[in-house]
Amino acid sequence: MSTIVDASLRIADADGLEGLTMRRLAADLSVTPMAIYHHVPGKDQLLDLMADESLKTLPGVDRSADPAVELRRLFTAMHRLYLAHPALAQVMAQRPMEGPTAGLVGEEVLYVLTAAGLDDDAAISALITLTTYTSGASLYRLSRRRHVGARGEPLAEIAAGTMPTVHRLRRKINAARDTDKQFTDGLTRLVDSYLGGRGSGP
Amino acid sequence: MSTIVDASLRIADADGLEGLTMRRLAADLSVTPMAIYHHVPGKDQLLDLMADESLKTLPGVDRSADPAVELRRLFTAMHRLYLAHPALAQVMAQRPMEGPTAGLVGEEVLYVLTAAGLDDDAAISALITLTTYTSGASLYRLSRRRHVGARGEPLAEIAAGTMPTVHRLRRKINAARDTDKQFTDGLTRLVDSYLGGRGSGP
DNA sequence: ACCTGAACACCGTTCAAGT
DNA sequence: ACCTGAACACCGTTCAAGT
Repeated sequence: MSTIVDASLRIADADGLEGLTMRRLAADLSVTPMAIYHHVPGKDQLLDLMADESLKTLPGVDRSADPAVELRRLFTAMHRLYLAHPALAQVMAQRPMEGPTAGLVGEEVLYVLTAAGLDDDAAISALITLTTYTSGASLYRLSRRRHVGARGEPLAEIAAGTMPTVHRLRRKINAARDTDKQFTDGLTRLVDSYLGGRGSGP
Repeated sequence: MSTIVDASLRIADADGLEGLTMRRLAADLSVTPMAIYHHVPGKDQLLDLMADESLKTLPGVDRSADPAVELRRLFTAMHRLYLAHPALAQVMAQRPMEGPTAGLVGEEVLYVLTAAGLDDDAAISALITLTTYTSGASLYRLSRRRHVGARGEPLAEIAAGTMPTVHRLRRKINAARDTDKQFTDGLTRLVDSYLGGRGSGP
């Protein structure tokens, strides 16, 4: 059954989520499409299993190290994981990640946050905000990569009269869009905000 | 042609993005599936047109008002727009929004940020961070709504031993997940961070 | 310029049957 | 317990033909 999940991840990495069909998966496993349904209830559950499996590659946190550093490390790793496996990010955008591994990651984050002095409500809020920011930023970068040049250069034909600032900054905007620096900037601001400025140094 | 876009939005609101097929759209317009292809190049371009059309309902910003208030107002409106039209959020997660209306929204935000004293790079960074946070938070709430109870209560069966904090806070986590308060908290932190604490009062 | 009919190359999944 | 064959009810899109 983890043979099925592994093959699915291989296909999704190679040909994207739209390349992953039950029929293609069956062919790769030299089996009839229907054989898969005896191991997995359906395609949706297969996607859940794939997502949870991917999360296992995330690093654990060092509970004795600086909380701000550890949080930035973990969510940067999550961001990189999404960028490396676009299908995972797409699945997570559609379906909530509620598998066991997602739970373990949440446990790590909540531990760090409460150990840093946040009360329960603040820790939960920080966990959700950091998670949603990371997924939003990842999807943003991925969507731009996927459709690069697909619709011409739309911002090039903008009316300078109606959007002068966008027109003036066009080049800079496009340069900033798909950079680690952009992601790190937002992440750092959120981490600093929740940890109250403490812990950004050693 | 905007008849086609309007009908598409109606279908997507009623039956979700997966209910919007070229054949269903054609049937609603009392026309053959192929007739649509004489007005729109394909389904992907139709989705782009739908997304841009939806953005037109966003409010403009008051350029003489408090920047922090105006930014919170605009991104809260964007969040509500996504929640009201889940298909729009799904489209935006898959394809970058580069239509004319998206450009106008960006223009508004960049104006407010630069008028508040941010330099070009900081304004661009803030625009992207606020946009990606809003979309990530919206998708998170929507994905949980869509699959509520679809896979049982996964967090209920967690091992208290391996994730004690998640286990202890289970109820609070689930309660916080789909609330405006959660979104507003992260948004306020980002806005305050970029505007340097100024402007949160009158 | 605008629409139609028929077809192509796909999907996920059900159902009955085989070993 | 595990797999197969054939079919159902769909997709988006191409192509040639009609008005």
